[in-house]
Amino acid sequence: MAGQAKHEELRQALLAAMAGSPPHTPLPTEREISARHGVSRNTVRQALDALEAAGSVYRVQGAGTFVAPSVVSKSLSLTSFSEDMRARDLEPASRLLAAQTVRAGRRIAEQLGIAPDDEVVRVSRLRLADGSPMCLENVHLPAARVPGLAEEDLSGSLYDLLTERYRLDIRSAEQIVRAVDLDETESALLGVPPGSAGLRVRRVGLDRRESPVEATTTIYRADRYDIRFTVRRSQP
Amino acid sequence: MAGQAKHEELRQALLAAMAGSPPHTPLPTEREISARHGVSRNTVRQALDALEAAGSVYRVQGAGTFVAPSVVSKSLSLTSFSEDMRARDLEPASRLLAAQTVRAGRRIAEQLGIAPDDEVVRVSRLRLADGSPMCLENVHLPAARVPGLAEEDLSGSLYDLLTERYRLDIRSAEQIVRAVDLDETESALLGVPPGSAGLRVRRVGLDRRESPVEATTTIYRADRYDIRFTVRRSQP
DNA sequence: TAGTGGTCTAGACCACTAG
DNA sequence: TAGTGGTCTAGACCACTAG
Repeated sequence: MAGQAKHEELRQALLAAMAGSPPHTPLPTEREISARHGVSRNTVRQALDALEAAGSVYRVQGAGTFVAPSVVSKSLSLTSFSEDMRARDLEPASRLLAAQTVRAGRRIAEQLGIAPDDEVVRVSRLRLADGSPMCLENVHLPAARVPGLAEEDLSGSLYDLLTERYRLDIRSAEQIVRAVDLDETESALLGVPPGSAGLRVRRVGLDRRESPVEATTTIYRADRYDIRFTVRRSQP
Repeated sequence: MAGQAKHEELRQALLAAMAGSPPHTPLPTEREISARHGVSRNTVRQALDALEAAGSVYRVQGAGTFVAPSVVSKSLSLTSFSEDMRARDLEPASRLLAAQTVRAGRRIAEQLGIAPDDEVVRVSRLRLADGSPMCLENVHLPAARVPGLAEEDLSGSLYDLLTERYRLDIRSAEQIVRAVDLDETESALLGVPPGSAGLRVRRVGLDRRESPVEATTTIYRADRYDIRFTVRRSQP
């Protein structure tokens, strides 16, 4: 099991040990951690790599490894709406607007790597956070991969249903974020004045072979939602 | 030098070898690459880690490593406006609107970790792509770190100036993306109808010690700009 | 100049895939 | 069941920091 790997156990132990330390506090050296935990230095570095990627520590060659001042955010990861809302301390809920089998059309077909005349199941939902509207979500799935989906209970987590019932495991996603002017229908559903700005996220979900299995467009209320992430300079 | 490391050379060699291969083409096994290039398997894995992070390959345990179908995008990295535009095949340019030393104020002070009464240099620029407006950019820097900046030539790359003249190296940044309704001034400068939506990016630039050195707000035209990136599922 | 993280080696066994 | 990527070891030298 992945959670049992030594580097993963060590990562959790280091994170727990860091709790409460002020920013820029030095961690023990890699060689010290290695000796103290009875693992090789490579394993220590694996654990530190994960902590660095998560924004918990930073490393300076020749100087040491330090507790990062977590001002804002961590790196982005693929989350469901429910996970995302809970991370923001909001209670997620859902109102099903439509679930039907339709022709894919050009754009969706291209995103999913199927033919425009192939069928897709389209699930439209209004997503709520603490009881009031947060976003409009339109999911498209190849009908051939999800037989009978439109007849399922779609008020809960769609991702869980896809994983458990249809063995579709979405491992990563390509996202395109844009600002849009909401149309009348969208404004009304989201409970904001017509013509307000909205944040639109187009997502193509990929399985572990990087093949597209899901195409989703989500439009968020601009006044309630933002996207936070850390970027690093890559070497040129 | 970093560019001379074996894993970096190998990364480039593998990328070159992959060029033109259709998606899902298997790469040689790690052991084969190791033998063929005369490096250890760990070094091979370092090179493949980088290719995986960049979205060039994907790995399936027990099965192999494969050329990724690069449908849309790579992972986000910290880029200057000029780099960003060139990556989109657009020619960047700049019009200086203002450069002055002002009181930080509460929000900027908090972002930069200074006192609200401390001074900051504020540089406002309209950024153009292929000759027409793309975004409005407002950069704030602690005045103590950049003496004389307001008097410099600010029509070119501010990042280059900060690096070369002031030894401020911005290694990473925390960003918050939101959709906003443009006000009249913003619409006029960007050349779009009043009330249009805009994409606002608030960025705090950090040095290699994760200390904030720059606070920037950029407002992009919604019709010309989007943000693309790949997210992966993290283990729970 | 002592001590740090960065790179690298040559092994070994484990978890998983796919015929 | 053969072969793959994932994890792990016990070393070694290099690049860099900071007193």
